[in-house]
Amino acid sequence: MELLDVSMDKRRITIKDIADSLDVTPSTVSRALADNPRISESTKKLIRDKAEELGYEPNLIASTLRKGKSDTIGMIVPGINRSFFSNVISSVEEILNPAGFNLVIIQTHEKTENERRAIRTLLRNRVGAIIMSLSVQTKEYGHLQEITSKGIPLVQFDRVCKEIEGTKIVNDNFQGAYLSVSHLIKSGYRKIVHFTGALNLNVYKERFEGYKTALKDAGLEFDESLVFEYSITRDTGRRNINKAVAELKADALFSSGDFSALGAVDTLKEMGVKIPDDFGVVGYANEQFTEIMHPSMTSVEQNPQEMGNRIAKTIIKILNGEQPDEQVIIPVRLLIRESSWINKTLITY
Amino acid sequence: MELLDVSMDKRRITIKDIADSLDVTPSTVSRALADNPRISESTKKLIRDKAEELGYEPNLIASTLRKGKSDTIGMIVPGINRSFFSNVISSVEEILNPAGFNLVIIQTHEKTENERRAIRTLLRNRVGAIIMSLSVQTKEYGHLQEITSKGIPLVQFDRVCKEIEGTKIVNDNFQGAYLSVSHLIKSGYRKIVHFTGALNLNVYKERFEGYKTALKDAGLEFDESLVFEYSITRDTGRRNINKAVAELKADALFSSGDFSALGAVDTLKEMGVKIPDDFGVVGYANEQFTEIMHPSMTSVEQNPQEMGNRIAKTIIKILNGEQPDEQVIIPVRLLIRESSWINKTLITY
DNA sequence: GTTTTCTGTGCAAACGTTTGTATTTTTGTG
DNA sequence: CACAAAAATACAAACGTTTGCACAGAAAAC
Repeated sequence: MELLDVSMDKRRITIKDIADSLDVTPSTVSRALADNPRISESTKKLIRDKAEELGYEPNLIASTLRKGKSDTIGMIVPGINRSFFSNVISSVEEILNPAGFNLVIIQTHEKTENERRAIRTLLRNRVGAIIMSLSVQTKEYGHLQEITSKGIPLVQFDRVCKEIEGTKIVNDNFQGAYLSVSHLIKSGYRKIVHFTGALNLNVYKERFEGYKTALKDAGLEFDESLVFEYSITRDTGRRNINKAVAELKADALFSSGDFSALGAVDTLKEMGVKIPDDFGVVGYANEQFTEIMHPSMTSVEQNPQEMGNRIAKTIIKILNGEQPDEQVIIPVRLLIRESSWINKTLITY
Repeated sequence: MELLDVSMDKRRITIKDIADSLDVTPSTVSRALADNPRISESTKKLIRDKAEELGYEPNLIASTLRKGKSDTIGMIVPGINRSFFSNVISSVEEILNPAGFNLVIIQTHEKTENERRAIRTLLRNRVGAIIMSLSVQTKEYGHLQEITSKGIPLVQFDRVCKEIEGTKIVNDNFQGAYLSVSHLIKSGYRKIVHFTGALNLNVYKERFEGYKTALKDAGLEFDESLVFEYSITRDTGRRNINKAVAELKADALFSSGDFSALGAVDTLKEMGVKIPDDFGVVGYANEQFTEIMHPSMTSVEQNPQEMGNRIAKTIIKILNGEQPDEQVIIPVRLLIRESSWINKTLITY
């Protein structure tokens, strides 16, 4: 707003400016600011004070270029608007930030093309490591190969691909599904349909296996026609539950995602089907709304907090040159709510 | 897994490698890859092919250092786990990515200290611009001043501070509140309490003004004791609604946030108060759960999509050297649902 | 056939750090 | 006081690009 204030010289202060004003060399300043023992305490103080006075901000770009390594970690996720991912991210940050790293987040919106773009961006910016969870669409892994072949540490989580080496941190999807389906069976439901996402993804595949095994262990027949692949959105949930009830005479649903379970509940209510009396529902991921909706929905909670912890610790380990675990499996919990049990108190297995 | 594969040389391909292998100079390669007209088409093709063949990835760090400007845009938000923010982010990305920029996101978790850290990180990494929404805790704006005084373009959105120059893109909070409260009054409610966040934030302040004006315009008395500041979480909502109903004999709530409105609904249900018959509730932000809960909750939808659009376009404008608007106000919509109206069909004002 | 104008490349410096090595200054020892 | 050892600092190259300027050769103009 000041008329005089027009385009003052915006040149940023550099190490050289500090050096000149104190009549030392840039290398001394660099070492002083890095607290290098070769510099005397007295000059260190002098330099630090001057840096403060001039409003010096280190140029991390130059530093990264020279050192060849950056303390920025890239994190690629399908989307940040799902409680699981956003909680994992927060948890990773909580550890990585205090440790001096900083995290940049990129979303793929489930598209392989965006995933490629994201990886390219991070590689070109020479991030120190990449944390990622695959998009649904991804079925070919050349772009992941690029990461490791360029020597950048890669930590995969949740939706991982076994073909690529490096640490994989996953939930116990099999167990989550097994617990869910066993619980439905114990509650008296007998014809349980399964909504699932694209089975090329490990998470859905493993949950599907858990579903099958639970049926088998309970002496129930597995029926292929009860499985609905690509049924993971609220909308597909709405549509598919119709067929499940009307044609297949199902009496329960185990969905690999809360959203399609929600869609199913929408339709079931419209149809006048009583939950949980006539029909049991179990979702997956413990989205916020599962506890809020009516009836509240039984769901599998994946412990994103713990997953984030393990991811961050693995990153730090790798960057310290230590050997990380090849695989980490995080246990899950089944949160039993109204949608699958007459007794309305919350039980945890 | 190959035993022979031990630590092969991971040195990355540079422009110089391409130059050497084609017997030209690095400058020619640089220009060719940048599609500079001074280079002949034939050598361009040669160079592009060789780059592809060698698996060259440009080093954006070096490029940024030399050019002094980066095409990375930093975005600082209170948290990514709120539908409003995560939707704004997605919308910003949708425009910025195709335009060749890439977005890095940092959360503050509502802490001024983290906000400072975030700004420092972005400045040190010499981002091309910063997009930000203030944390609740922030009451002093020196760190924002740093951004503009270093000549980095700053675009504030939603929670903004007028004292700092630069574009501010905000919702029409006054209007959102005014519509909400007027609607409650028209529906027959008379004693309307107001839950709000810290009034130092523009968003809460403006909504509070809207609340007051709506009361006044309807000929209702404004009563200070009906306003609950710092009542923005589910928990505070649960606690404060008790007093509102029991002591103050209120018959409706206009909350500046959906979460505290949700908490209020929790308690009202427990108390046996019928919604909307005995008590009307309007929230703010149109969180996902508002439509899913029972009764569904009337809420103000802030059009994060449009806000993201405007943010991204402003950024592009600034980076192109054009003069952006000083302020943009995005209209809001009141989504009337079950919690404030007997008629269950969705009406939009 | 000489001069002028393009076209296409090369040269070298610069961006702001970091770091191995060299040099100066200080300290300690006999 | 001379000299070695240690401490503190200086020098200069390097990281991988980009870019103003110089320059060679070819085409165009006279």
